[in-house]
Amino acid sequence: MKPTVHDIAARAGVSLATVDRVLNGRPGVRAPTREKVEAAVAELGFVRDVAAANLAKSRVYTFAFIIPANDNSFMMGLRAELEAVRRWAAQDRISIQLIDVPAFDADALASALDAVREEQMDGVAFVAIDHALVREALERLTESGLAAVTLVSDLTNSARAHYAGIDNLAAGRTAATLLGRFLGRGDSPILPVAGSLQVQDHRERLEGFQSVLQEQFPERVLLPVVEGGDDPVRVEALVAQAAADQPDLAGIYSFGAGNRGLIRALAAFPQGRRPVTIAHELTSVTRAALLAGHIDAVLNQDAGHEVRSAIRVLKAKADGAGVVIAQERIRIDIFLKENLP
Amino acid sequence: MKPTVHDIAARAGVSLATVDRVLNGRPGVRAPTREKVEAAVAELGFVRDVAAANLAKSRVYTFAFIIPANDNSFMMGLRAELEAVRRWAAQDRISIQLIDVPAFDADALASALDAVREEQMDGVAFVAIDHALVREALERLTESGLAAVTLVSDLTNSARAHYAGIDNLAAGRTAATLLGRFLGRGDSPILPVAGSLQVQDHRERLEGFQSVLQEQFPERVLLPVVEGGDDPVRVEALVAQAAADQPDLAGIYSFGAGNRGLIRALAAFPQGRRPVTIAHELTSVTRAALLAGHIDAVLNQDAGHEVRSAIRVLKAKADGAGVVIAQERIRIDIFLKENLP
DNA sequence: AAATTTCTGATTTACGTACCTCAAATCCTC
DNA sequence: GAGGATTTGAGGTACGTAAATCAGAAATTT
Repeated sequence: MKPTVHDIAARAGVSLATVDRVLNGRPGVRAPTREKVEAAVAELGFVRDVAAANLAKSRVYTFAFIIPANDNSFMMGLRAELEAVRRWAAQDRISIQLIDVPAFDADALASALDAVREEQMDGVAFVAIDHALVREALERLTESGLAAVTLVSDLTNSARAHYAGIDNLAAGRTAATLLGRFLGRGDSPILPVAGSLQVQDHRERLEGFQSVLQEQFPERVLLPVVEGGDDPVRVEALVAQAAADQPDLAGIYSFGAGNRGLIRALAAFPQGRRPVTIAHELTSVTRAALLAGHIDAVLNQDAGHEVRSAIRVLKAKADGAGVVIAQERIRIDIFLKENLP
Repeated sequence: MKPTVHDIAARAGVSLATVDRVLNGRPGVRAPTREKVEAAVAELGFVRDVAAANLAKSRVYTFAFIIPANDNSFMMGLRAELEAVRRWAAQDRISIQLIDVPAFDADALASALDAVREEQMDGVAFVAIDHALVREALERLTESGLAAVTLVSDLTNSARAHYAGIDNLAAGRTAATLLGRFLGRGDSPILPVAGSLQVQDHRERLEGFQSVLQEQFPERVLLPVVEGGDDPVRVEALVAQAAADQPDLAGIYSFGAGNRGLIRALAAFPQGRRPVTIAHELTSVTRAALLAGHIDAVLNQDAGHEVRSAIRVLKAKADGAGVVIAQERIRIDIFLKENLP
């Protein structure tokens, strides 16, 4: 039978009240007594029954999710997942508050983080922007004992407890391998289409892509990266322009949003001359394009997994418990027409 | 505030005891009274606090995992994951019993299922074998109210509550697309290496592979499938034999175990003449081969995910609760050298 | 040695649900 | 409308932990 606080009390030869004081870090216990209790805990392998404890405390975990008010499909999908997870989370006494901030706005993000800190919640998940203001706000946050998790976009070398997102360097490298191998031999050029190089994830994807292309497919010409600003209209224009400039355009790696424009531009290519294309994020648009054969592969991060993972990690931190690391690793999903969910 | 049984009682104008009788399906409540309570439950949106209920019941969920005593890396990995998940599960009052059965033995599996039924557990997860005996045992199992989940290998058209495994048809199709595109144009032959065609998952992988190859790469020659029986020594011999018979062997799709033998055979190829190779299941062997460039891609099913998913589903069934379907879908992971975890 | 401060024990209530008992109310049957 | 059977109410205890109070013991100071 699993040991309870009563067993600890008996074993340590102290009262329940003292065990409670030790377990919950309350004052008024001398060091020798505290050690007796801790020894008993260790010997019996006591682990507090979190469910019972939460019941007794009527504890409700409150987590904030700070999401940029971006209207691209991926962010909308992320919101949808968050919404879907709410009911499920409510069962576990987890209350999730969604906070919108303007996209790519470090100021706004920093203030949102500060606001969360003042509300004394149990944890925050946020889509990071690499900026001094954000770093400082995060610093203040963790110093007041809040657990913070970065979502989708990381803040390396910061105090965040966890990053729920993919390795974007690896994603870029994967795209390069796939594209290079799909293309075979030749030197016809490849066009990289970014959303914005201001964002760390896009920079990393490009970096990974470039490095593998140089290593493994050195004969390939890599055109200068173009930035579509996650805007379908701009993306379409940029790709059309590149097609006009480079009649033998062989491949496209699109690692930002705005794929609706990309697809439109691809449709304009003459039959059989369409460049091999790899895009990011499985949405209704990319899914349809994959099925129609307009694009060749989609690299994806599972927004649902990211959200659930963030919640699990935040809860574990709040409970002072551990996590199953493997479960929290966000995979780079590779989708071909054949393995679409 | 979330409604409690007390709120239900007040709202329905009955006592706590009656609410309890209704909620737990105990006898001694007249239909009109029962309906009053049910109406109150619906109106207030009451959901039983499972944590508190389990505490009161001192409930322990007992689940059985029936795993074939196969010594291949995948099954060993599955065991390891199961073991790792035990501690985590114990926190949630979940006790997991591991039951070994001889591999590919329908008799043994059926008796194991029957044994589980007699022990009155809360649920079973098992690696299915498609055989009448197993189907009948499963039938008996579900009739006695036990939830059953198939793991890794499914039993279609059966009473299992869920299948925690990948879509093997899609896996075969994915492998064909990848291999076909990696190879480019040409008609040099491809060798399919199965473990055993007695097993449903291997048959499905082959079927998917064949169909996509015919549709999309009709010029490719597909050699007759060879069966390595998941045995490295046999696999090595078979591949070596094929290499001797087919000097221009272009590709290999290995969709069974015994990949150690496959790798050894591949190492024997002259530099630059090695066939493009796709294998199944990421293990230390395939991982090393991927990194060394001996094979080109690995399709994988995440054993940890499968185990955790099975447990989540079994628990949900035991609680009469729902599941987040998207979370329980097992992905076909595609690993290249570049996106290895 | 007395006074004070600091620890510790004993006990109680609470969380939300399950499950039990016993008495009272209501129903049905004749 | 009496008899028995069934249904309902009231109340308690339990699960494992948190948190509080208060009295008493031990340590420390004066």
